[in-house]
Parts: sequence; C-alpha cells; structure tokens
Amino acid sequence: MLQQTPVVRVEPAWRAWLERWPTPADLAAASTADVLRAWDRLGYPRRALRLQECARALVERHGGAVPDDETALRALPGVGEYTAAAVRAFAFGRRSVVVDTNVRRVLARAVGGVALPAPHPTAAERATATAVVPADDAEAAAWAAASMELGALVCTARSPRCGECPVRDLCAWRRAGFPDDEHAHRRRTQAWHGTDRQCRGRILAVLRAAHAPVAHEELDGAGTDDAQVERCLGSLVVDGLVARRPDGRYALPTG
DNA sequence: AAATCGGGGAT
DNA sequence: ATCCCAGATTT
Repeated sequence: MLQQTPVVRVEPAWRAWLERWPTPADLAAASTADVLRAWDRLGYPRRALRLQECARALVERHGGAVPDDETALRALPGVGEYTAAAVRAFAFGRRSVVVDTNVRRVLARAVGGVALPAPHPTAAERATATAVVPADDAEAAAWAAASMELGALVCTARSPRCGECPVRDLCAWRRAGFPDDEHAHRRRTQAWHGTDRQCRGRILAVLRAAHAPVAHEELDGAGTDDAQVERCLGSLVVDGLVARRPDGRYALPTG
C-alpha cells in the first residue's frame, strides 16, 4: 500500500484491511472483487492484485507465513528491492539496505550535497546507501527506520526543517550553501487530465460502486472518447482488474 | 534505460 | 496548476 502512496492516506485503509483479513490465508481466500473494493482509491490498483497474489503465494510456498530471506521475499508478487529490504528490517530486525524516496533524498543532501536525488535510482546511490548501513542487524534496522523518518519528518522534499535536523552539521548540501536542484529542468510532471490513467481510474470507480455487471454504455463518460474507453477496458482486462462477462457486460473479477 | 501505472493533499 | 508520495513491472 505504501508503494508510492503517502502514509497518511494508507494508514486508515491499512487498519481496516487487517481487521478484515488478519492473515495471508484470509486474504488469499477473499474474492478479488472485494479486495479491489477494499483497496478503494489508494491508487495503482494492480498493487491490490499483487497483494492478494502475494498472500496466496505465502500460503502455497511458505505455509502462510512471511519469509525472512531476500531471495524468497523478492520472488513474491509485488515485492521489489525496497519492499523486501523493508520487510527484513522492520518485520524481522535484520540488516538490509532500505532505500525509499525519503532515504534517497536524505543521502542526496547529507552525502551528495545536492537538493534532490536523480529522477531514477543510480548504482552510485545504492553503493552509498549500502556503505552507510551499520553491520549489526539491530543497528541496521534502526538505521532504516531513522533514515526514513528523518526524510519524512525533517529532511522533506518541499520545506526541509534544517533547523531541527540532527545531522545538519555534517550535511553536504548545507555546507555547499543549499544549491538548487540540478536536474529540475529535466523533471517532467506527470500528466493527468485526459490520460488513460484517469480513464482507467474512472472505469474502476464505476465498477467498484456497482454490485451488478455494468453495460458498456454506462462507461462512455469515463474517457475523452470511445476509443480511449475501449483501449482502457482492454488494458484493464489484460491486467486482471476487469472481467468481461459472456453477455458483454463488465464487472470486477470474481475469484 | 524508459514507460506505464492512481489519486489526493499541500503549495 | 504543479509537486510529491515508505515502487514494481514490463518493454
């Protein structure tokens, strides 16, 4: 849930989710339509599918438990480099290199001396992150939490609270005089209005609200034109987020 | 390496 | 209007 979605928006959904499906086995047994409705508008609904697939994989491969080793974690649906490292550190107290958007920013500033990290993670970044993680399991886990919190609460993207920063005296960005972001000109703001993402979101919103299959005409307003709605319906079906019934109507996938 | 994939709160 | 968010997956 936290992959690209702010904590404040995730927390209530997460609590309700765990109350409804306390264990991987519970989520594995749920209907996918119910899962997508519970996901509501957290965004990137494919993550909801991956999460349920992950629960089913945990049941089938790991007896319903979460594994603690890197390889097994990375093999789970929806679990990438960050999530595997985060689970190892926060769930198991093991050493791992946890590099999320917050940590990237902290290291870019404190170590790299620049305002913001590159648009996409680089090998050099990971090398730096690895080098600064303590060797001890417990210390490394604490480091992961601390570096993320520092980025989330103090070393923020917009208005960093440098006056309250515990490491301001060793911050390379501060020492350099807070230079502006060097690749600000290359940053490309993601479009939204009229995009397929918006159209897909609208289609799913209709299907979440409907508790009976929906006719194609009821989805006409979801996009800028018929071709877009058609294209998005197709991609949603391919993604497994929408099911096309034999009668031509659409619904959230059962299963 | 680049594209794609949501949505909302803050500025 | 733009920015930004505890990224992953596919091409």
